[in-house]
Amino acid sequence: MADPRGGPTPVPRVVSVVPDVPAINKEFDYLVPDHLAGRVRVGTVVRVELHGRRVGGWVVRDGVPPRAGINLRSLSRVTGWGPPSDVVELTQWASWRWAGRRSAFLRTASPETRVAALPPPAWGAPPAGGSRQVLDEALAAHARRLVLRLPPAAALLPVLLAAAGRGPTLVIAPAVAAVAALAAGLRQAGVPVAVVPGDWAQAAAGAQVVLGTRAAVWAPCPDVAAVVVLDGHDERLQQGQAPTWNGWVVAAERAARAGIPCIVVSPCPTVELLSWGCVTVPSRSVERQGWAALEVVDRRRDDPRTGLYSARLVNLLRTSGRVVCVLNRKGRARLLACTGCGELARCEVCGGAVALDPTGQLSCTHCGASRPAVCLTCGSTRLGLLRIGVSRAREELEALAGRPVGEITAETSWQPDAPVLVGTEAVLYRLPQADAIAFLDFDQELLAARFRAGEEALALLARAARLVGGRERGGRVLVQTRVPHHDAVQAALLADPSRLTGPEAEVRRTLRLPPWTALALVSGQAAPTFVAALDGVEVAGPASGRWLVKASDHERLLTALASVPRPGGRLRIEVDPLRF
DNA sequence: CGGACAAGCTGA
DNA sequence: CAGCTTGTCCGG
Repeated sequence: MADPRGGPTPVPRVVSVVPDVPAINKEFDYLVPDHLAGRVRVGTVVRVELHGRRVGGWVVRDGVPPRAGINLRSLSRVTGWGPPSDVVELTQWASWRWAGRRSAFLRTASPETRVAALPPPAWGAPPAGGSRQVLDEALAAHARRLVLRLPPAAALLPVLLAAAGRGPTLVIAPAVAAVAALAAGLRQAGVPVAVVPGDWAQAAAGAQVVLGTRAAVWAPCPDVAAVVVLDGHDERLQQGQAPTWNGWVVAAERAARAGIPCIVVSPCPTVELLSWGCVTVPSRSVERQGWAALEVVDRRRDDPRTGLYSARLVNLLRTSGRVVCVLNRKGRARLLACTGCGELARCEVCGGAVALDPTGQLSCTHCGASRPAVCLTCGSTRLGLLRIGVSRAREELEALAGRPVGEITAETSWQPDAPVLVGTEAVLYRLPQADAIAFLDFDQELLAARFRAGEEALALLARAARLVGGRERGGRVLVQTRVPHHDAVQAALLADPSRLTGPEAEVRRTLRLPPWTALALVSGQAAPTFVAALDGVEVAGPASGRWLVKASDHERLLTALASVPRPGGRLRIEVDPLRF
């Protein structure tokens, strides 16, 4: 169309928009009307008309050449600020890396409520200190991928202050409690902090430190100079639902794209972390001081019938202040046997083991069938508790300790005010500190049928060591086990995590497990069709409705997953599963 | 996701 | 063959 006044034809401004509709993983082009022109950029949250209805969405590309033959609609309105353009690009990479929908990542990267305007930026670095020099040297020696192995009781604030001294810093931690504590510490040191998601607008405007849980890795952070991940080994950095993205992996990619350092701090770096970055280790004495004294109770000589309580445990219960006992089994008893005929209590319907529920009935953990506590073979009502749970342990511990014992599991919301507590590993995440921690049956962790069992066990010991404080605070961690020489136990005992990761890396190599290979779990109604079409990867399964896809590296795995068109129906792809 | 539309089924 | 259900396709 020629301009009637004879001037050059104005080129219409066109943007690509990803709609915020879970089932659509596609970009659509829209015209930018003149009255919105100044408020639209890559990342902006907009509303658009799609197929007759208005939906939200994100501008992901600007200056798109208009394609002939398509009658474009205009953007309906601008909702507000969205992720900056570098993060928008990162979401595209992430949708490939975790075989997920772009909108899932864009939503995580956006403010929870509409942000119409930004406040003034909040800059202000802390005064240069001793830690700063240590960090600078480590970064100079190890380039941009740094794994900082700091023991559990080590203070993390100095690391953040050192990083913030070099420029605006993005920090992620696994849990809300740690985020709140660090934010308070930084503010006390005079460092302006934006805690996301609440302070998203401040983060977008600019702040010396942008801080939050794993989703904060998607937060805006203008002029970011470093990304810091705290407790990089923690499984909570990985999202549970698909796409199963992992905070430290995103942090590493974001930093690499920005050409800035990524610093991952952990008392017990995983073999994945070690294969990614260069590890910096404190002196032997500093690391030893930062782990708690570990008491390993070797139960190999003990009669299996003496139960969960060694003499040293009883002593700990009676002499220490606040004692926390960890037993990763909920309920009263998970396995029972008839004291008369010795038969195991099993389910009438499916034959599986039955557990004792709070009402005194036996209920099946597989099919849910319930029946009275009577032996099916001889009719006796006297059933022995072979594998007790937290509820029963609480009663027995109370008798042994001679003082009140409280119970905490993932379900209990309140916190009992008893000197001794027993619970599943949820207790370790619920309490701020303790004087002593006892793992009643640590073999359950050490020998779990999961490929990360050893690392998970060491992470629990690290968590416990942090709760009781380092050696100087006199906190104690007691571990009851029949595998006292297990690498995870030895690593915590000697305050040397490489005792575990060294052999662990070799085992993983032999078994062709990550980080030497890349895995994905595929499940859902459409999974059979999908996995049948995969090419260039190994497919195993199905095992309980799930297929395991294995490739020599992520590049090959994700290329294969991306090259098969998604069939209709439900499909869940879990890249880098934590367990399978 | 949700509307449009085509194909398939039913009853008169 | 109208009227309805079910399934597949596609959106700028």
